[in-house]
Amino acid sequence: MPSAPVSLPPLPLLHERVSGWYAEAGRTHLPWREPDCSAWGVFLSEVMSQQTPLSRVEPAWREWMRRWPTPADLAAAPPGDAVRAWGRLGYPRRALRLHEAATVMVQRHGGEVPSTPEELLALPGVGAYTAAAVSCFAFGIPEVVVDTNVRRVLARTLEGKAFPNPTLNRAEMVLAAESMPADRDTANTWNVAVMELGALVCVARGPRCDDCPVADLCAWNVAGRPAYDGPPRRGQAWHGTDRQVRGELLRRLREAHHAVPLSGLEDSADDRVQVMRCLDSLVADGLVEPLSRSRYRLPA
DNA sequence: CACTCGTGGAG
DNA sequence: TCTCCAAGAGT
Repeated sequence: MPSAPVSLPPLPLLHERVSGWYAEAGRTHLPWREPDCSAWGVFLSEVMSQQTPLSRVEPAWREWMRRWPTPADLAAAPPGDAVRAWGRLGYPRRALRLHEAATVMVQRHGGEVPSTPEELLALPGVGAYTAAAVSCFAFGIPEVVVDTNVRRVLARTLEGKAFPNPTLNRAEMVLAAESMPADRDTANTWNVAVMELGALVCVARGPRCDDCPVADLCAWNVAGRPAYDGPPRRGQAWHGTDRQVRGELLRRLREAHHAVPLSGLEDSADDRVQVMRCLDSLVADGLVEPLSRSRYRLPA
């Protein structure tokens, strides 16, 4: 059970303040927030935004929507085109899963994005967050949408903690569900508004409590913003990791628009054994296609 | 549950 | 410079 403060902020007031703030300060101009944006556009934005800042997502999203305006358009393209168009958004397996998801939409959903969380969860690359977000933002279904921003805002306002624990647990989902407005439309607005508050004001480093609409209601702020004291949050190693080498290999294959000989890849890192291991893992993931034992390309 | 999987901007 | 971390998912 989360250690809730002695008195929780009155939820209706919290809802009103956060939603009011969103109407004033939210990035309502983002293309996937336009009322006429298709469900496919919303779906695409959610997958692209997994672990990638929106500022980098928007240009790629516009290009993808211009090129593949429907699931069928993407499904008809070679998966390698999706991987190349993914560019430097990071975690390129997301591009592959997006292509697979588009294929499933064509094969089993009449070329449409499914609307229920259950159907969405069955799609590759879609987890609890994305399923809830697409249901809510594209179809107006008031699911419990919990991402890193929501987790942080709730940890602070309701639990009085600087950060949530490293892993999302059941108690947190219950807390998020209980903090939602009962009314459908109000709940949908709350979902996007609280997420936006976490993205713009209640940020991880250097939260701008002076600009926060609920600073006077926030358990963490009222308590004097005590430092995080939970279990250590693991950092992300980078230099010398397989991720770095995989990234370098894929960068070369993206930029070459034809098959690349092994000689053009093997110096992607100092350790040749590591390079070959990473190349094999990219092939196993379906991100790279071996034409022979010595020529590689993005999958056709 | 703990770990892996890219990339780049901010402080 | 270096650390942190971002609309997470899959194993």
